[in-house]
Formats: sequence, C-alpha cells, structure tokens
Amino acid sequence: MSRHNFNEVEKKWQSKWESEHTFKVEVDQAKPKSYVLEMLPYPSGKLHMGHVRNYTLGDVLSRYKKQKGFNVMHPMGWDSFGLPAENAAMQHDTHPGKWTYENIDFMRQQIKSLGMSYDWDREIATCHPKYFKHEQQMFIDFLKKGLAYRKESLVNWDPVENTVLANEQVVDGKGWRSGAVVELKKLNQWFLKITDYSEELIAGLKEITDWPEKVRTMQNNWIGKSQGMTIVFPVDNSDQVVEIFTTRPDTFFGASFIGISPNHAIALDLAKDNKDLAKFIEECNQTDTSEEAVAKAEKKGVDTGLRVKHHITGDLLPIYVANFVLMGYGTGAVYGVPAHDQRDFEFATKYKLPIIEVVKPLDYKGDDFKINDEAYTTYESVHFNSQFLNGLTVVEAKEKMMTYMEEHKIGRRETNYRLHDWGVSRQRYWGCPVPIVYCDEHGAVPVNSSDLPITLPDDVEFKSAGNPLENHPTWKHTTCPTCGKPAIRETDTFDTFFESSWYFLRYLDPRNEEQAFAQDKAKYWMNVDHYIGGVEHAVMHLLYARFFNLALRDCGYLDSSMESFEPFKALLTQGMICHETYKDEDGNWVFPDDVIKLNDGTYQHAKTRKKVTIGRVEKMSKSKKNVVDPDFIIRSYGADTARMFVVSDSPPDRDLEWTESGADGCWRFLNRVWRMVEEKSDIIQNIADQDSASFTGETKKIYSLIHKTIFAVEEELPQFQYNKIIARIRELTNSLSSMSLDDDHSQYVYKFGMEAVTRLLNPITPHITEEIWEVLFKKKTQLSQTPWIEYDKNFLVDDTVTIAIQVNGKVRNTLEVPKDISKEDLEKIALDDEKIKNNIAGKTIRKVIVVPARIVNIVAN
RNA sequence: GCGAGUGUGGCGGAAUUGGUAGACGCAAGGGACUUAAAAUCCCUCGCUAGCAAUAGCGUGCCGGUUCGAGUCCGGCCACUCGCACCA
Repeated sequence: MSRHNFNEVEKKWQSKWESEHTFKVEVDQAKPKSYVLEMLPYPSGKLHMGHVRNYTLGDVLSRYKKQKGFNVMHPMGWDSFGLPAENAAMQHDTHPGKWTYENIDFMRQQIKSLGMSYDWDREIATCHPKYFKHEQQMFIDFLKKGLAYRKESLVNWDPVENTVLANEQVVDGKGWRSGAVVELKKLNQWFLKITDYSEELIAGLKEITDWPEKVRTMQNNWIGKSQGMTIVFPVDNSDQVVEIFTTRPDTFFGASFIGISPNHAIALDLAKDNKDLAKFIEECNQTDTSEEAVAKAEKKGVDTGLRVKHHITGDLLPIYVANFVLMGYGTGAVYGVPAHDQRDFEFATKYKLPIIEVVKPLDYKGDDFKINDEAYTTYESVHFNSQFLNGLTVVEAKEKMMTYMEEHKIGRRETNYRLHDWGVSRQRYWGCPVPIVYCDEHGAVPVNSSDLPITLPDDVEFKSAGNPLENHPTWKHTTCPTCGKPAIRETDTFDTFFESSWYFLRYLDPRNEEQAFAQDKAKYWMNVDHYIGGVEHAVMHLLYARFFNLALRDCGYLDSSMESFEPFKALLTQGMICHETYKDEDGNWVFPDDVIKLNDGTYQHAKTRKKVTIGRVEKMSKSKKNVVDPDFIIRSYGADTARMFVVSDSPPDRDLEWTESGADGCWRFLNRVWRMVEEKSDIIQNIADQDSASFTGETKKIYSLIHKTIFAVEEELPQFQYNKIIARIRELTNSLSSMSLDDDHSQYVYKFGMEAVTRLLNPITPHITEEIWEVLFKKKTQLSQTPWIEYDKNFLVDDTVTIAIQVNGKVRNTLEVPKDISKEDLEKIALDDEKIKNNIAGKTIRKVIVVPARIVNIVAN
C-alpha cells in the first residue's frame, strides 16, 4: 500500500493550477462576484505562522465560493514601504529596495508552496513606482479638493542622531539606539482631513453589520464624538481669555481650577519670562508623543499666577499648566472638577486645590456628600450644592446649564471629536515621496501630473545622521512647476498607512498605467465581501481605509452611484498564533526545535545539553524564540497538514496554540482519508448507484449523516467556523470507517460518503483531495473547477429525537421519542419511566415543564 | 492611565443562542497485530466516593434572576489587544 506522497503531489497540483490558470479572474457580468481579501503582508523576510493562518482562512472561503459559482477575486500583494527596510539597510549595509524585493521573491515562493488560490497576475508591490505614481496623484487631488493641508506639529526628535523617531523607537523616553533623551520638536507636516468625514465614518459603522461589534465600538470610541460646551473665561486683570471645552457643563459649580496644555499659546507666551514654567514645559516635552505616555505620567503642573473669575459664583480659579491636558483635543484647556474626575482629583490633591462635591448618588439623602480617596464619577447621579441645578439628574442638569450658559453668553454648545486629522509626513527615505515642490515665490506647489511618479534616488547614504533624502546632494533640487525657477522638493515621504488605504482598489485593475483603477471595474468588484486580518488593525488601518474610500468618491475616483462606500462589507479579525516558551538553566530563551524530551519526562537543549524548563504559552515572537518556521512545517508535513492545523483547533478570532502533536494529528487524519479510499478502490470503482429511498437501518443512518454533514459545512463554512467543519467531517469519517460494507447499499453509501469527505475537505486541503479525485475516483475535471456538492434535504431530519428528562433541573434519564410527539404524551412517557419513578418516589410533583423536542423538567419535593 | 476583548477537563475547543456541559482533536493509560519497532486498529479517560448501579461536585471568583444559567443581570480577579511615526 502506498502512502500519500505530499511533496510530489503538492508540487504537481500547484503547477497544474498555475499552468491551467485555474484561479485567474476577470470581470464577468453574468456571474455573481465575491471579493475575498486578506491583509497584505509587510515583506519582512520570511513568512510566519500568522500569515499561514490569515491566508488559509481566506483561501478556504475563496475556494468554496468559486465552487459555489461565484466569480471570485482573491489577490495578494506586498505592503513594501516602511521602517524595517531602512533598519536592515543600516545593519546589513544593503539597499532598502534590494532588501525588500529579495524578501518579496522569497516570501512569494513560500506562499505559493502553501497552494493558495491567488490570481498572481494581480500581484502588486506598494513600493513600485507604478503603484505609488497613482498615490501621488491622489494626494494632489486631495490637495485640490481641500482634503490635504500643511500645519505645524510635534515629532519625537533624537538630538544625537538628528532624526525623527517613531514611537516604537522611543524606549522610556530615550532614543532606542542613541539613548539620548527624546525632545519634542515642531515640524511643518502634511495632514489629511479625515475629520471632515467624522460624521460619515460614524454613520457608516451602522451599515457594516458583518463587522465584529468590538471593532465597531473601538472605532466609534476612537472618533469619540462628544457634545459639550466651550466656555470662555476672561483672565482676571487682563484682556486675554481662556477657552475651555467640557462635556460636563453640569459640574460647573464644582470647578476649582483651569488646566491648560504645556503647548497652549498662553503657556508658551508666559514661559518667555518665567524660567520655572519654561523648565516645566521642557520637562513635559521629554515624553514621547504617545497618548499613553501622557496618560501614565504622574500628574504635574505649574501655577501660572493667572486667575479667571467663575461666571456664576464669582470665585477666582487659578490657571495651571498641567501635563495631562492634551493640546490636540478640544481647546487644549479644561476646567478641573476634582470631586468628580479622577485625574483632576489627583492633581487637586497634589496642589491642595479645593474639592467641591456637586453630584451625589441617587439614593443619598443629605446635602453633606463627601468623597474620600477617589473621585465620584457615577453618571447616574443627582446634583446638589449647585444652585439652580439642585435635585436634577446629570442629564437634566447638563441641558439646563447649557441653555443657561448660552443665554448668559458664558459659552457656546459645541460638538467635539477625539479624532484628529491624519498626519502623513514622515522624515524617512523608504516611502512614497510627497509630490510637492517649494518655491520662494509660489510656496508649496504640487508637481505636474505629467511628471509623476516622483521616484526615490538609488544612491543614498544611511550611515550618516538625518533623512537620506534631505542629505542627497542633488535629488531635492528642481524647478518650480509654476514659474520654472529653481525650487526644492519636499523631502518627506508618506506614512505607509497611505499605501494600505487603497491597495484593495488597485488589485482590481493592477496594470492600469493611466489611472489608479478603472471606475467600472471598481463598480463591479467593490466592495470587499470578506476582509481578514489581525485585530491590531481594528482602529487605524481600517479607519484610514474607510476614510480613503469616501475621499476617493469625492475626488471622482469611485462612481458616486455605487450602493455603499464602506470598503469592507464583512470583517474577520483573527487571533494570534501562540506557542509554549522554553528557557534553559541560564535563563536564555530556547527555540522549540532545540528542545528534546528525555525519557524521565524532563527536557533538554539538543545542542548544549542544558536543562530546559517549559514556560507559558505566549504569542509567537522572535524575541522569545517560541516560533516555528512555516517552511519547516511544509517540508516535514506538507502544505495540506499545515493548512488544516491552522484552521482546525481554534475558532478563527481566538488565539491558536501551535503544537507539534496537533499537526501530527492532522497529518494522520489526511493519511487515513487517503487509505480509506485506496483500500476500498475496487468497491469505489465498481459499485453502481443505488436508490436512496430503499436504504434502511445503519445504512440509512449514515447516508443521512452524509447529507447532514454537507448541510452543516454549508452553514458553517461561510462563517469561518472551520474548526467545527473539521470536527463534522471527522465524525463522518469515523462513521464511514465503522461500516461493514456487506451489501450493495452500504458499499454505495461508503463510496458516496468518501466522495463527500473528499469534496468537503477540498477547500481546506486542496492538494490531497485533488489527487484522490483524479487518481482514486478517476475524475477528469479538477476538483477546484467542480461545482460544490449538494445535500438532499429529505435526509436532514430524523424521525425520532432524544430528550432529556430532568428532576428538579438535574438530568435523570434520556428517552428516544418520535419527533412530533404531543406534549401530553411526552409528559406521560416521562412520568412512566422507571428511573424517573425511582427518583421522584416519596416526593410530590409540583410542576411539570414540557418543551417539545427539547426537555422535560419535573419539579418535585 | 483611557478604550476594547477573552476566561469551559491534563490541553485546544463543542454546546441547536436559556434546555442532556465536555462533540471533534491532542495528551495519557490499557489491549490487539509484529521477532521487534514504526504505522494501524480497539477500549478507558471532568473531579470525588463506589466493584458497579449510582450519588455529590463542576464552565475564572462572589452574588442574583429562572422550573432550568457556560449562556441573562450586578460586583470582582487574571490575561490579551489598541492608544494616532511598528506594520
């Protein structure tokens, strides 16, 4: 008996699919379309198991949809601009482009060895000038439409390397390489007006019901729409004013100070003559730009000496410069209500500012409510100590106060968003050049479209400090598109989220030289029906791509008559791949491949012979060495096994633990399927079709199970519940292998069952199933080109059901009863049952609950 | 710190969405075949007590609603993800 030779077979089918263009796709108005998309990878060098899982999830659906008769778009490409290429260039003295393209070639071959059903003719690389040419045109169009503009903003500056650092490159407020304390520096940068679309982005969330609720919630919170009040405080003894924004105008009587951001105009102005304040601001500017760093920092501030008068109480409130007030949100100034906001409370405690309680719990009787060691922030509360707001709930008080403030010209109602405009400028080499020229006379001028793409110079130097484009001797020198006089190019490049915000449209028309994509192609293929990728992209990438789709509509790229401008109809966020961690006796991480199990059950390092201890299961990461190499898995088990394992054990949105033994199990199963067909090949080739109406007993039961399994797969596959599908198919396989095969009926059912197993398994393990189909079932047409197997609904329901009989909620027996038995009969049978009788002996029956086809519960005591 | 999730046997996970908790797989133990090993096949397998029938307990923890809770409600605990220049 031959064993399945996966190495040969997988190569055979991969080249067959390629040479016969099995997965090539074009617009076809006669067929329904389906666009299945996996997030495009960054070509970091090698595939990791997370990629394998991501692409398998998409590939299974894509293959299934094709067999269901859909015209399936399933493309792959490379998100190939970015920081790692520049780091590699510095470390290995190579060119980012060379490094990137070599990685792409290697990883493409890796993906191909997994047997993914991509239309490779549509492959794109975002670092290719033919790709980013259109991106540069988009930016120019955004500029003309008023969706792009330039303003000053802060960056993390490494004073030693003379370079801008990514937040990731800042460790504990210091540059990761130089160790220098990071400074905040103001630079002129390009921004995209995503905030123009705040409302539409919120509204769209209601439309995309096939997204996980958690992602929609996160996006909604990220946009952070809030209605509140901008209150204008005149500064005492001055003609200046401070504008603050608050979402809690109802707590106005509890305000005891004003906090302004260290980067607020007033703070910066005062700092000119105030050394202490200047020093404090400098200190604040020594954290990185992340919101997290600001929020975690100890609350600190400096009294400016300025005072404002409370409009109603007339109290004088001090203005503090406070490190926890963000310049980017609202007006960059807040009023502090220590009793009812935790940050304000900590701040007030530290600087001994008054704490004034103005709301209390709904059931609190007196007017002496006091907080203790933390702020009282419950929203369902009632006001006291607040003059005309006393006795009102927060909601009521808010409305009354807003009206009052408007009438008395204290402030104005305002809607604020946490979302701010998207800064797209990066001071880096390996990115898409911003197509702008600076002319002394005409300022920032967009490059003429006929001069696009603006490409990167190849001869760059990474050893010296600063931005290589800036340092290049000639590249930035050009002429002004308007007047032709000497001018300087923009040396910044785009954020790489720019490329990934529209790549799904480029796939639809990837070789179009004139346009980013043809409108009619986009109209046919959009929107993406199934988008699959990691949760880590839940907010930013997905929000930017949603914004782009709207902006591209408004710039005429997309047909405005399209039904929806949500680019991704359904979203699946997959979990991470985890693995056990290993450490040797010196505390060094050890690769799983280097760990061997000894006979006494302990573990040892294969080379150093040191004892190894097993740690917890964690996300696979290079730093902890708990990684397995997809190449190694494919070589030792084959692609089918790898594909099957990554979708078989866990639901797709949960983390998956990679285990050697789990992969073994899949490998054994696939061999078993092969054997089950091969060993019975004479039956399979000789048995004639039988009339299913005459099946009885076990044969009928298993025949029915085949149809139930097909039905279940049909239900569960489109929901990505591959783990359940595999369990179903395994159950069916177990039943088939237990058949006695002693008559024509059972032999036929066995054959039909194995055919079903082969076909149902095909999207998951395409190579072995194609081979079984051709070699053992002697079929001429590729399984990938064969329509999906159909179930017979007459065999989906049984005549009887098994019902649990409970006494006081505890199952005491199960009974098999006719499916449509009446309530009365069911109750009678249950009460007549011997075991039940024993159980209720000596008790009085109080109540009997009968749920037909489900359960009987007898309440007795 | 803020926002969002997750938690079921030794392990990964099922559970018709309020109705038999543990499907399917992994690991473990026992057996068959074999000179032997591998491979394969069969059996056992939540915990405790019992030869067994069976009984009690059991879905992170505490409490509640219900004839009935893994599922619904309230309060905790632990872990994970995101926080705008990593992708």
